[in-house]
Amino acid sequence: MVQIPKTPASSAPRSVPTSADVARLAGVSRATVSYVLNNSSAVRISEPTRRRVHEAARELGYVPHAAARSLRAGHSRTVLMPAPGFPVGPLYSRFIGELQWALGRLDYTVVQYGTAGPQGDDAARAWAELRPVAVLVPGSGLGPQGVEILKRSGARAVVTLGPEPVDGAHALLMDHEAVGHRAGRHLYDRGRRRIGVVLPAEPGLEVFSAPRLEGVRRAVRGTDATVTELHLAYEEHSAARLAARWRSLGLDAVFAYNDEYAMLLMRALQDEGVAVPAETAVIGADDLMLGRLLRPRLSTVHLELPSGRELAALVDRAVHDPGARPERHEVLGATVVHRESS
Amino acid sequence: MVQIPKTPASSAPRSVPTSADVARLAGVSRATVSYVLNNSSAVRISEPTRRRVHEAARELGYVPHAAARSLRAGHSRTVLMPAPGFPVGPLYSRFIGELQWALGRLDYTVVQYGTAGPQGDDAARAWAELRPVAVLVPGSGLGPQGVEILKRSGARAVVTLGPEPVDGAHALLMDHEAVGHRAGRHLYDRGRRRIGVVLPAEPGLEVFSAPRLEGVRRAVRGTDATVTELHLAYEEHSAARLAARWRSLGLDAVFAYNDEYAMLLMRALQDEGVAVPAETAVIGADDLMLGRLLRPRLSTVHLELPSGRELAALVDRAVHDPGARPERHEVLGATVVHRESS
DNA sequence: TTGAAAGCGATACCAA
DNA sequence: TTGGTATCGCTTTCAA
Repeated sequence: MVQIPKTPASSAPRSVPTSADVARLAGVSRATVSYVLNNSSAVRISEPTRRRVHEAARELGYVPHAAARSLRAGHSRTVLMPAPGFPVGPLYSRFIGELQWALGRLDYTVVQYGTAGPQGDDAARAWAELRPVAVLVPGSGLGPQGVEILKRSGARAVVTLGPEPVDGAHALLMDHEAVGHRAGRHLYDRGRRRIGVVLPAEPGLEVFSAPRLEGVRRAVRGTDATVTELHLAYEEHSAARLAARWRSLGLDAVFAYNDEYAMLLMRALQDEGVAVPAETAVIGADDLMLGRLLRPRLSTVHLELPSGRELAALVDRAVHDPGARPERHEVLGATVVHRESS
Repeated sequence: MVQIPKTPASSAPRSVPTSADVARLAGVSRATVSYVLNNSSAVRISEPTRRRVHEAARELGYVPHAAARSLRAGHSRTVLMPAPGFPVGPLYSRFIGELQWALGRLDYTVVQYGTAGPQGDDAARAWAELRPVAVLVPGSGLGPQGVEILKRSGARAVVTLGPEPVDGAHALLMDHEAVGHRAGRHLYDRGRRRIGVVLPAEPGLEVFSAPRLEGVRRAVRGTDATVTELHLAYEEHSAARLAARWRSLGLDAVFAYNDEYAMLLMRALQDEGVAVPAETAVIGADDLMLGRLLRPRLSTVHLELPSGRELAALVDRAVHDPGARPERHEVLGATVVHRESS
């Protein structure tokens, strides 16, 4: 074995230092290095030795190898979640941020796994390769099979955040059907009977839009009100086209999927001379700042996501007691905020 | 060693299957399992054996252990990037998505590391523990020290995306100073002389807002125009307060940081009876859909982020040739889109 | 065509 | 107080 000389200048591509290198430089064994660097309380190491080890580690720029460590330990504290595959709003961003912070406090490392390529069970297998201690899956896309794969690979907790519970996994149920229901109910109560529901043309949003539509349907079931699906892309001319044939649709209200689509559509309607809310009532969802700034002020369905702290606590509980019966929580608070557009 | 009996029902908490288990069940050696499952072309395995191995792997629900694999291999194909610590706009979301997809095509695994706790060099050390083959760092917050730590730990490429290059790392320079400069220039050219610049009160945005402000300053340096800093939180009443004292500020133009703050402020100004653009010109940045829908239509600075494909290619190049001189690319295309508000 | 065994880096048990 | 060493799961060289 060649001893690589320590170069004073830092341009030589040295090989990655290991704990053995630290041990060599400090003149102690690898065991001692491990004890010192991990502050092992089981063993008492003399102060001079500690110093020498720390010194050597610093000098070499030693950083422990997570893979080796968790291989040896037989477990990691990695919480994996697939990265969202579509632009997320401020609500969700904040939620993720909070969650990461809260899990960080509990000494977990959160890792968002790049969403590309594998789908369904293959995705679950890819995640399982990392042997995360817990997996958080937003949206649907994970089936009972996937849950089984993850658990078999050592995941002590699998939590889904989505419209439906999945066998074997804890579920934070985000009932988007209820969002639609609230919106539909509100419009119906305001005397509207011919209700349009916007379905975004952008892919990946069906998970949310389909249940929202269904919620509106349920809200007016058994009444004389009708529900009409409206496909709308998030583009000005798509909205203009829809607005152009608006009067032929004979609608007196529209649930616009969310505030952004609502703004897009409302603008197009106004440009077309359709009076809001007189001729057509408009309601969005998400309660973005945006809506408050529009004229008329946009009515919306305010959504309350679970706090990151709560979810972090759930994860921690589940990790400690993997055998427990899967928890099921209804977490999407949906309340109508009535402003001027409806 | 206790042989765990195969249970027909799947509720028993079996231990995680390893390649040795697969080998045992298939009646072959672990080497053979590895050959088969990795489609090793160096060795030819008989068809019946292959089948038996695949069968056994499927039956046990075997998933390889990434840590063990990369430990043995001495490298991984993980590209790490810290997860953004603040709500990101659609621009950045799309960029990340593209990037993940493009790197996925090149067989890298993208992992967003949860931003909590460690800062500065400690963060770099935490990332280094995962031994990523490449690290992508948006924003500032990584210094030359951090780069050195990462490289010493085997990262073959470190790429920063931010306002300033960092020694030793490739840099995708996002020149926010230029954004401010374009905006300032535009306002000046439109005859405005008393220019306000919005600085968001929200933390974490200084990285962008400071250089944008500086850009405006530079644009009017040596002229008779003045620049006034305006602190604004992303809340209605903050905007209302600012609007209430607007006339006392004597400004005839404002660069509102971005389109969202611009919308917020413009609405407040209009509510206060300040005519836009007659009395005060307003320009935002980011060219969101939003701005097109406002009345007057919002002038903005359109930003062009690098395509994910380009960045993926840069990463791949850098990984293949770690010794190469750090590349430096100006990637933030900034062009004024003049609409009606200025 | 298949198997035995070394070794990646870190940890923790048992001795000394 | 410190060191030697087996071990985690996997890949790969060398032999058989």
